[in-house]
Amino acid sequence: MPASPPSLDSFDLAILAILQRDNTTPQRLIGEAVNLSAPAVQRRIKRMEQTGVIAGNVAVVEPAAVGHPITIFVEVELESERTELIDAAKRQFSAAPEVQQCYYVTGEADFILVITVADMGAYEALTRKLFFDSNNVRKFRTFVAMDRVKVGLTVPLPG
Amino acid sequence: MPASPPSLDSFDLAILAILQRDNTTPQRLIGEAVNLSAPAVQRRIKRMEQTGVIAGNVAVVEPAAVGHPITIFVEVELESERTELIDAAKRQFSAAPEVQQCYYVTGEADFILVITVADMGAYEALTRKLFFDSNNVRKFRTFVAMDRVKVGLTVPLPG
DNA sequence: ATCCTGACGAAACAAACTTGCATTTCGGGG
DNA sequence: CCCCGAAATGCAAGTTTGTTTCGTCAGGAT
Repeated sequence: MPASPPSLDSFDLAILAILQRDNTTPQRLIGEAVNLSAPAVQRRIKRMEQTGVIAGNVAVVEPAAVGHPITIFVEVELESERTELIDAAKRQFSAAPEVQQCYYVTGEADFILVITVADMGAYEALTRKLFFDSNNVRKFRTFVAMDRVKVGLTVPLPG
Repeated sequence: MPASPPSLDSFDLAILAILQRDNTTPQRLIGEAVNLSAPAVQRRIKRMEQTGVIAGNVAVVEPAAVGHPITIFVEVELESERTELIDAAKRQFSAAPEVQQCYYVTGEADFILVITVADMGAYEALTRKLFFDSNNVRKFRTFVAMDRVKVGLTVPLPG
């Protein structure tokens, strides 16, 4: 929850650029990089966490290493776009652990999902659960990733 | 680079489940949660980092807070699928900072991109640079995200 | 039976984070 | 032009966390 309207100066942006790449970087080193003392860096980080600029601190797990070597994109088109049904779809998609990302979009589809599964059998089972069992999915298109060329949540920073 | 064939036991998976949610959790607390001492936890984490099971440790930045409130999906279809040209496209897409994610996929498209931009003008400029200036893009379809329903890189863990 | 390997926990140690406080910086009146 | 208050800073002390060391134990191979 953003606590207030955050306005970031060049120090904040420089700190974010580092944390976005490696959030285990010691505050001392960050301080040296941006010309600030370690406590100053620490206060800024805390503030950005509280205001929601930093949404989380996570370890990125390699899917293949934990038995989910397959990444799949799905474009989902609904029958009805009634708000009520849209919300139901959002909840259902979000609830599935295999659904890594879910976006509600404009264009020739209503949702785009990013899914990680162990094998095509698991994907097939998931489609049955998410799409066929729902009466509101008109159709969906599947794209299987052959190469995860670039993966991350990195945002380009001004400055 | 994975150093060896990693095989993860239930301790490793339990640790990953925690780090994937919050990698600032003290090793002491992780130890209590999984019934291991702090040094044991620390050794396992280091091993998983070295073997590539943990691909990175990052702060997740809220795009809207840093001037990139718009997320866009693009399906890209190439003219030619010669390996050489595919690789060139991979490199070009990856090089763009606005391209947060890039996947080479099967199906009715060749690439799927996830892009974050400040406004539609920036997106329009980016399409010109990435697609129109390249002679190898047959067409592309754009989906603008109205709601980032679920965003992350979390992978479901067995156990 | 013995050795070797790998992993563990407890304790010592080093490093990082956090807090308190005096000082500085920066704007906006007076 | 100066003064004042809010906000941010650096330093130093205190606390927590991360890291290494070391002795022990279990399992497998010799």
